Amino acid sequence: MTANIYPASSPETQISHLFAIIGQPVRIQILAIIGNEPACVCHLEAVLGLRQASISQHLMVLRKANLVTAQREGRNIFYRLVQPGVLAVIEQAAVFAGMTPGALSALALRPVAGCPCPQCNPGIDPELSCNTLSSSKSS
Amino acid sequence: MTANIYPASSPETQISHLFAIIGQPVRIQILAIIGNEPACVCHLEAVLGLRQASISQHLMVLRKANLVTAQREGRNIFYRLVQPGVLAVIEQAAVFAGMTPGALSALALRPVAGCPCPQCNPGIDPELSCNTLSSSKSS
DNA sequence: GGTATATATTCGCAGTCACGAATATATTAT
DNA sequence: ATAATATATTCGTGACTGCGAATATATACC
Repeated sequence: MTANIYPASSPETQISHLFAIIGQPVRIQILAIIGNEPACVCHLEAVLGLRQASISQHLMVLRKANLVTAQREGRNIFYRLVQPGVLAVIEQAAVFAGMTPGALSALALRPVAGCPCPQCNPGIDPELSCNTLSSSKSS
Repeated sequence: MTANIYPASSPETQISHLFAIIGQPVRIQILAIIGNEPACVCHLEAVLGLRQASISQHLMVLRKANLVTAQREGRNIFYRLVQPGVLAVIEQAAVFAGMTPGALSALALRPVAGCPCPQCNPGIDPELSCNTLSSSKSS
């Protein structure tokens, strides 16, 4: 068993469920980002510019579909791909849409300017955590 | 330009739009069927077991996305794929879902038992047209 | 011309979904 | 224990969507 989207369904239903789940720009971005390397929620928050709750909701959808998995590391919870093959599906769609094959990975490297997560700022003062930097960035 | 789903959008929006369009079992079936060979609406009606209006609605979505095109031949209107590459996207998803690569083409060859379209029944009496056979099949 | 056939379109509705807001939970630091 | 931090969950709402029903359009046949 490779993918566990929706077992015990017709093939077209299984496939369409996958498409319905990744048929949302934010979720494609999330998959591209954490496909590049595991990321915490605050990293996604900084990169995508969305509210934390919204991202958590999308992550919940991806979790229930067994596309991503969560793992706590210190204060943060890092998400990673369960099945990297999902990127091949997205990449195939990117090619179909006339994009260069590298356009997908470019999604993962966009506006990481003021990202506060400990992965982006390894030796940073722990006082300056995600929320601190996020609020100071918007001020 | 290969695919014209939604120009002038971010890459992830374009890709997600494609996924949203094919994120529906019926539409995947339609694409698989007419990807095999062009089919008229009544053929889809017989194979899918859906109402005519519903199929026309799905076809309208696929038409607006420039995935299928319509062409009249006699009484019937035959649909065919504009960009067969969309099947590669679906196939990639099928592989991801753990199906065999041939599972996609199997969608096109399912319950064609009582299909009334002139393509399925070449030398049939023109009196026995789509609606006639459809109603007689359900009686 | 009129009639039947094949398909398209419109309308109304129920279901789903994404988002914002608010709140809850879990972990860390003091 | 208390407070702060990082993330999750719930709730309400507006928007979208798929379907059935009804109707409209276009072509073919007489």
